Amino acid sequence: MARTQGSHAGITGPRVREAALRLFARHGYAAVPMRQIAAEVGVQAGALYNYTPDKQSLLFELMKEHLETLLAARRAEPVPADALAALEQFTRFHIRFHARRPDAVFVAYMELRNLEADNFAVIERLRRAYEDDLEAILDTGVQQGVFAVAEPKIAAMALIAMLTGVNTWFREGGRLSLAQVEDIYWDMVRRAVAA
Amino acid sequence: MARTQGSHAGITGPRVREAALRLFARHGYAAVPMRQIAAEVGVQAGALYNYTPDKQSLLFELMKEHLETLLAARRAEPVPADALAALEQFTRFHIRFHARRPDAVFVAYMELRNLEADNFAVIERLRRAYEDDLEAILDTGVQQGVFAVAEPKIAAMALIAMLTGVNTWFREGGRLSLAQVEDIYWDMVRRAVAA
DNA sequence: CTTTGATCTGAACGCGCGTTCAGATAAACG
DNA sequence: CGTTTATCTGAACGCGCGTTCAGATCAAAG
Repeated sequence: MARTQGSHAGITGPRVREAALRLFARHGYAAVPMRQIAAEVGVQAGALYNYTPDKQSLLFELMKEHLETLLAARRAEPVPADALAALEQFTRFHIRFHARRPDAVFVAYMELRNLEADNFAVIERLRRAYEDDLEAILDTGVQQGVFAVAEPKIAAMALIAMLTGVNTWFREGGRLSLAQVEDIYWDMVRRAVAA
Repeated sequence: MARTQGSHAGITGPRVREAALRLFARHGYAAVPMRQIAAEVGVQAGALYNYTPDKQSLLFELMKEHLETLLAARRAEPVPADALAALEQFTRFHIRFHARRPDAVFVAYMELRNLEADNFAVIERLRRAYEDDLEAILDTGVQQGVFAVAEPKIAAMALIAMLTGVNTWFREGGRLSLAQVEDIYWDMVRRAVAA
């Protein structure tokens, strides 16, 4: 039997989060026992509590980390002044970012109802900030006369729903490359809102 | 204390399904105990088993009923030969049908991973049949030259994702009427695929 | 080599889970 | 009115849950 105790591994923490994310995405938060996460990592259930105070915090941290990474990645890109260019950038960024993190996206959207009230408020605020980004682009485009959109807020949510829908069918290594998918969706997005 | 035993109520069955649907939508299948469903109905947990063989069947029947109702309602409407008219009809029908059944829609989309393999296959086939309906409309429109769509299958999924997204924000009695929402989305759908 | 401290095990805790069933109840029937 | 039958209660079943913790283990520090 391999050495399993006392080793200052230092990598158990990340492995716990990875296993939890994968299992939560696959089976749902409520359906995954802590013992299953532990088994995936190769430790006993008690050891998980060196890395999270409880199961709820584990879920919350995963969702928070995902959304903060999303916002940070978005802010790392320069925003073109031209609204059409900005919308194209948003579209391609959204598809690329989300297609590469299917588990995190799934968990962040499906497990909202398993968050305690305080945690939910934090996550909701982060998501809202991202939606507002797109809405601002649409507003600008309407002012510039390049977009014809009666309800920018609703259009923003409609476009995000469409773009996130990529994750329901896209698989890396399939018939279409990510670049091709970006082109197809950008074509639809542009025509849906262009003046 | 009110009479609680022996009464041939005859309405307990539907009430069980209604309570289960609402609770599954609110908290998720795995997070809802049979005892909570029973409490909502006003009976003890054991009584539920007069109406379902087990919890899994309860979920499966709810999802199956929802999708069969969806397909039946769709087939009850005449399909215009003109592809543009057919797409408009599909768009408005989809929004109307789904906006009126938020709990059933939520459960049918979110609890797929809690279905046993055989049940999942049945549900998946039903959903696929609905998607194929929209794809057929797009195919026809491309042949007629009224749509410019490179990938009808993908466009169909993109549009359905966008339309179902209405349920994430729409509330009856809000600022916009259902008819107005239909107009806004139909405008985007039309422009997204029109030649 | 000894000590320290982080890490993990293994057992235990109280609790709630889905499900079963014998017995109680009351509506329906002849 | 007596009997039948569908319905529901209340208790019980074995099991797995999230979480805790004393003690074992081993890398690193002195």
